[in-house]
Order: sequence, then C-alpha cells, then structure tokens
Amino acid sequence: MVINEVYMTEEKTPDTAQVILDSAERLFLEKGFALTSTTEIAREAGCNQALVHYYYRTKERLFESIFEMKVRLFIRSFMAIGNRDIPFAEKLREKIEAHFDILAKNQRLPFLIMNELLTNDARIKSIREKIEDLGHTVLGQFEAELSVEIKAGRIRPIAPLDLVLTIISMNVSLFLARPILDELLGLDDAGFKELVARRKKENVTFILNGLRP
Amino acid sequence: MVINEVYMTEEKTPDTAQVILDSAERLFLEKGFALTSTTEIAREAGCNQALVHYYYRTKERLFESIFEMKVRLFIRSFMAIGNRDIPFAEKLREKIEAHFDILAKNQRLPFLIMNELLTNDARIKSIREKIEDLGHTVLGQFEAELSVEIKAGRIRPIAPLDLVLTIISMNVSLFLARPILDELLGLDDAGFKELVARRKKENVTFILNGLRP
DNA sequence: ATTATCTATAGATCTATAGATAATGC
DNA sequence: ATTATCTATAGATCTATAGATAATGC
Repeated sequence: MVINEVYMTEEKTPDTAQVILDSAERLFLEKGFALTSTTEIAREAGCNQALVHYYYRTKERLFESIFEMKVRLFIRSFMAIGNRDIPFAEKLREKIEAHFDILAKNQRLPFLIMNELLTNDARIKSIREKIEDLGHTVLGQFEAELSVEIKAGRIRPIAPLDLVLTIISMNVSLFLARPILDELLGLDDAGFKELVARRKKENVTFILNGLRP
Repeated sequence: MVINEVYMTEEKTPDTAQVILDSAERLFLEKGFALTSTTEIAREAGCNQALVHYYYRTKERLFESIFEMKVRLFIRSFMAIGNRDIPFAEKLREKIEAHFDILAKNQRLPFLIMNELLTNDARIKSIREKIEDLGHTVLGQFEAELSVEIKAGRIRPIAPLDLVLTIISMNVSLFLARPILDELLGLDDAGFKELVARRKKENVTFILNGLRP
C-alpha cells in the first residue's frame, strides 16, 4: 500500500514548473532578487525565458513564493526543539544547536532574508503576520522558564528579548561573514566547515557562560 | 592665521564632484550598488546624469572609492581604543563600546559591506590587502594580553579569533536586524534608539560574563 | 584654452506579453 | 480542446559616451 503510493506518484517527468522553481531558488539565494534575471533562471532551468512567466507570471510572484518558504524555515529554526523535561541549561543548549544546525544546512538563508528586508521596505509587509507570530512564540517560549531560573538564582537577570537576540546574533553572523572569513583566514570549503563546527561549540559555551549569575 | 586658512578654503561653491559623491554615498548605503542608478545619483545631486560619469567615469569606480572609505571605517572601528594601561576587562569593555558606537553612528555600514561581499565575488579582491592588515592587527591586539589573562586564570581559555568574532557578531547584527526588529517590536526611530542603548550595555555584560573562567 | 555642464543617443539589459507551434488528454 | 513550449518583440530601464554650449582662468 505504502509502496504503491510511492511507486505511483503523479509526476514522473521532471515537472518543469518545479525545475524552474528550484533554479530560481538557487539563484535568488546566491544573488538576491535584484541581481537575478528571469533570463538566467530560464537558462539554469533549461527552458526559454517566456516559460518562467507562463508558470509564475511575474518575477516578483516567483520570488515571493520562495521568500515566504525561506522565512518560514528561518522562523521554524527557533522552534526546532520540543519542550522536553530536562534542565534549562540543557534545553537551551539544544535550542542553540538546533538553530545553528538549520543555518549550517541553509547557509544563504540569513543573507537572503537580511538582504531583502534591508533593501526593500515593501518586503516586510508581506511577512508581517509571520513575524508577529515569531515574536509571540519565540519570546513566549523563554519567558516563563527564564523567570523561574532567574528567581532560583541559576542564571543572571536577563530579558527574553536579549537572550533571543544574542542567540540569533551569534549563530547568524558566521554565515554572513563567510566571504571575509574565507579571505582573512584563507579557508577553502573544508576549512570553513571546520570553523562552523568550532563556532557551534563556542557559541553554546559563550551563551551559557554569559548567563551565569 | 588659522582663521584665515579656514576663511579662504579653496572651494566656496558647493563643489559638484563632492555633492555627487555625497549623494552616491547616501544612496549606496541605502540600497547597495546594484539598486542604485547613476540617474538617481544625479537627481539627488541636482545635476544631469552625464555629469556623474564626467567626474567618476564609471558607476563601478564611483562605488569603489566610497566602498573603500567604508571598509576603512569599519576596520578602524576595531582599533578605536589605544592601549592604555588599565585592567584587561576595562580595556575590553572600552573596545566593545567604541566598536559599537562607530556602528551606531554608521548604521548602514554593516549592510553595505556584508551585502557587497556576499553578492559580488570580485569585491573582496579589491580590499584584500586591507583585510589582511585587519587580520594581523586586530587578532594580534588581543593575542598577547589574552594569553596573560588566561594563564592568570582571570578568564577562561578562548582563542583570539573566537573573541573577535563574538564581539563583531554581537555588535553588528543589531543593525542588520533593524527592519525585523522595527516590525516585530513596533519601534519608531526613538524606540530603536532606546534598543540600541540597551543592547550596548547588554553586549558588554554578555561578553565579559562569557569570558569568566 | 580649459573645464564644467547639458542634450541626445547608442547599445545593452531585462520583464512581460502576444501569437505561433508542438504535445497531451479526452 | 487544452496545456506546454517556443520565437519575437514592445517598452522600460540603465550605463556610458559624443558633441554642443556655457562658464572660468589666463
């Protein structure tokens, strides 16, 4: 039954609309909205440029569908860890690591989101509701637990906002700084990978240390 | 004598080349290289578009002169503090704050540099030497002192690179995240200014705390 | 004479669509 | 018939330059 379902998936042919979407995603992540042309997307997808518009009408609409997915992914990266019943420090470590891992698997994610929000005022409107959800959920996640820990004297007083900003700052900026770091430290792909592993540990250590009373 | 010198500065007329440079700077900082046209620069400068090219030949050259200034400013922001003979923790606090202050006065600086380096591979070459200087100077600045402090047990073991990356991460990312934060927290200019003041303190606290043994 | 400024335009994009042709589904 | 794909092109940029005209410096 399950085997059959897998076997008879509707699309055998490499669905053109999907190929275009994938090409667009790769290029938008690489260069952002402005520097990517529908001509280039078509070339990458192996079709003519008109077809990109046939399926997605405008470059803007094509971008928005991808951008929305990416914003969702970014937001989910804060919520990756369930609320198992383990000590706060352990849970925090897991959250930081889960967040970091998602960024490490999607290294251009911070660039795309920062870049678009910083260069296009209109973009923020389109993700307004999602962002407000993020605010409530992510901050709320910490709020209760944090005040318990603070009252118990296990961590120093800190606002949930400050903790969240610190985690995001530490995790995101490694991937934004990649070009400088590659040049400065003379890194190749393997070298950067090592740095990623190293910074993951260091970020956790730093944040947990920074919270001690 | 001094008064005379000031009085008879060569340019009384608002030097067109300078007006163009200033307009270009404002626009490049706001939107980056790709999204700024020489037509727009001319409009902002109050002249026709050909004049932009008369003075700077190409948009690329105009951009590069500005970008180089900005990279220098960014680099200098790490070296703002002299090596007075005060305790390490005090000196570190001053360095973090000086770095933060320069960013707070040049809030689009991180965006411009990140954005250009992340979207244009060629850009990094043009600032290669400056970056290598940065590597040596900034890391070297910490290296000796840091190992003294670590041996004395006043801070936990940490590599200079990790400390520098942490400082930059914490300071820079607030200004990169501004659009999201404005939206998420419903901030106006005054509100963001308050957040800036708050994060400056918190960053120092966090970093100094994170270094404790 | 030289330098600064303007108008006009060539040539290179790039997006979006119109309209022709090929492929597919009843 | 409908859907997918292609060719061709209109219309909007945008950069860079040519060439005319105005302003300035000896």
